Amino acid sequence: MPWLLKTEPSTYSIQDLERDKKTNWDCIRNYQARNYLRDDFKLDDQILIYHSGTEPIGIVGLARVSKLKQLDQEQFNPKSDYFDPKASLEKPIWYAPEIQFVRRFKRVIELSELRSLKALKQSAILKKGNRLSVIPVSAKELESILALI
DNA sequence: GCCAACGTTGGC
DNA sequence: GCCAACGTTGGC
Repeated sequence: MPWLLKTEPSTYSIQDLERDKKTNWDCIRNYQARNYLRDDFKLDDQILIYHSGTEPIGIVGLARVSKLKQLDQEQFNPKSDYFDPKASLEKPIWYAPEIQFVRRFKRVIELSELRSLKALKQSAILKKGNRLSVIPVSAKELESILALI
């Protein structure tokens, strides 16, 4: 299943991913998002990278899932903002699958443009108040988005 | 900076 | 288990 991952570019951007080639998508601290990352991410799933809290807001590139069920190491680091005292190596809580850079779009597909797509009318991506940073995307939705570039 | 829409926490 | 208070996300 394709996915959309939100990120604030000041924290980690598509440019960072292009430089790193691959990264563990860590520091996600929401149980629903965690369940997607842990249980539903499959190898080679396509990933839309979305920049939030910036200008322009929108989809900036593509990645793919390259390693499943990686542990989020920040949960074990007492000095980290993302440390979780309830987590242990035996009973980890947070997961960070590895994703690999595929390509950066020549232009940002802006939020306003996404809103104009009929295929996205019902999409979780555009749902009001949707603060989830890991969002499932249907094949049809992905297709309609990729058709824009 | 504002504020709506959440998710989480903690007292009961 | 309920729910008010609080914190965070994210568009504007």
